[in-house]
Amino acid sequence: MSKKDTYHHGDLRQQIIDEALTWVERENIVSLSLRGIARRLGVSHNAPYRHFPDKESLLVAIAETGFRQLCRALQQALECNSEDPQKRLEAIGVAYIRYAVANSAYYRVMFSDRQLICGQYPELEQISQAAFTVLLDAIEAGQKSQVFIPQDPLQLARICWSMTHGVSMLAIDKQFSLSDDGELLDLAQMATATVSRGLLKRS
Amino acid sequence: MSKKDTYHHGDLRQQIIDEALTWVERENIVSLSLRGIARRLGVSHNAPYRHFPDKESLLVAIAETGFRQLCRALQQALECNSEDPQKRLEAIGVAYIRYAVANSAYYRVMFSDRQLICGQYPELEQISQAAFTVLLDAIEAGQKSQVFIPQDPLQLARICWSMTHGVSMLAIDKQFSLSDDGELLDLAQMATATVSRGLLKRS
DNA sequence: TATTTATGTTGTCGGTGTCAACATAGTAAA
DNA sequence: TTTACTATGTTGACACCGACAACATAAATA
Repeated sequence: MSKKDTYHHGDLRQQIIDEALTWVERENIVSLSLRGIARRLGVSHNAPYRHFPDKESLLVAIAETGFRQLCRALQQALECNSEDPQKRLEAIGVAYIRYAVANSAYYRVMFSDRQLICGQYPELEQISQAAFTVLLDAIEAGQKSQVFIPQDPLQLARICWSMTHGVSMLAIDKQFSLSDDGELLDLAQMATATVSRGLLKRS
Repeated sequence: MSKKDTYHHGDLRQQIIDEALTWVERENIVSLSLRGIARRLGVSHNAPYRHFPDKESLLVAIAETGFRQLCRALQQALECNSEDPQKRLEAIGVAYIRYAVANSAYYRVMFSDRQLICGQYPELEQISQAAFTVLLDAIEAGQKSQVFIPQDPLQLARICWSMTHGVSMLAIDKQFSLSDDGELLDLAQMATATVSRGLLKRS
């Protein structure tokens, strides 16, 4: 980053973000308050407003970073994987769920309230779209290889996304009574495999 | 709004619930306020506290009703359907998504913040469990008929649930850019069919 | 050095959840 | 019928919150 980060407090902007994330992890997104964050950081109740015009902007900033991280995680899952379209799709799905549960605070902010559609945050919309495109591309590639059924790839991508999002959200919200992380990984693999199998031609 | 010609309102509790639901539909769950509801109903800011000990209780009451409705919707989907386990599973899935999008305010409250796991609301936990059991039973029945793969039915049910929940939530949050309701129904059917196909034996 | 800009503080406002105290209406008991 | 009780609604208060304005100061820069 630039030297501007070390003004008075050091790196207050980043510390606010970090504190917000640990807050969301500890409590929930509803009880999150800028004043509470400021208090915990030992600054005045209005200091955060020098870095974020309002509370929503803080959440948007976090969501943006989250989608950027998610996007990279999905791309990385592709890089170190075979050429088999089915396996690639499953790798994306598992990577998605892994990211979500390993970064639950980020993920929760990313999908808290339909901020996206408000359309007020083009950057956020763009980066989240980019993440979706990784998935879409993988499906279209599989269709070109005659591996996946030739239905509307957009609909198929929505289906894959729904599955990974569903597993992620329910897992984060502890709606599954899973004994350990192994069982969750199992579930993630089974879920993505189930979908990818459903997309196979002549199955 | 509602006229209050008498000191006692008569039906305030239900009106509070209704107002909360329309609020969630119009705005979002975060901006929901008891005082705002009271204002809209023309009662004092503390009147709601005669019917709900706190804000959370109101949300829990709504969530309970929602799960009860969802549960019935799933059971009804089974009643008027064939004996084919695959078709039955798909009927449940579609019914689930239909309920969610047709009652988005309820559904949003039902899955806003992991209230469930708090374990403070046994009734809520029980009725939501009942809804899940409808799904689980359908899967176990299909396994008994040798139609579905003989894997852990609990995991399979979680997978189905994840798909329907994912489609529902993303649809409610308008994350799909769908042109009309028909396309959404299409998606719902494709999604549930994809999963059910993935659960078929020797596919 | 002087000026501008970036950052942090103090004070204030209206809104909110929630408690306590009080008021009134409906109901049951006498 | 009268009385007491209970359910329900109101008023007032408090602490907390988001947000704005005015001010203070440190850093960058000219």
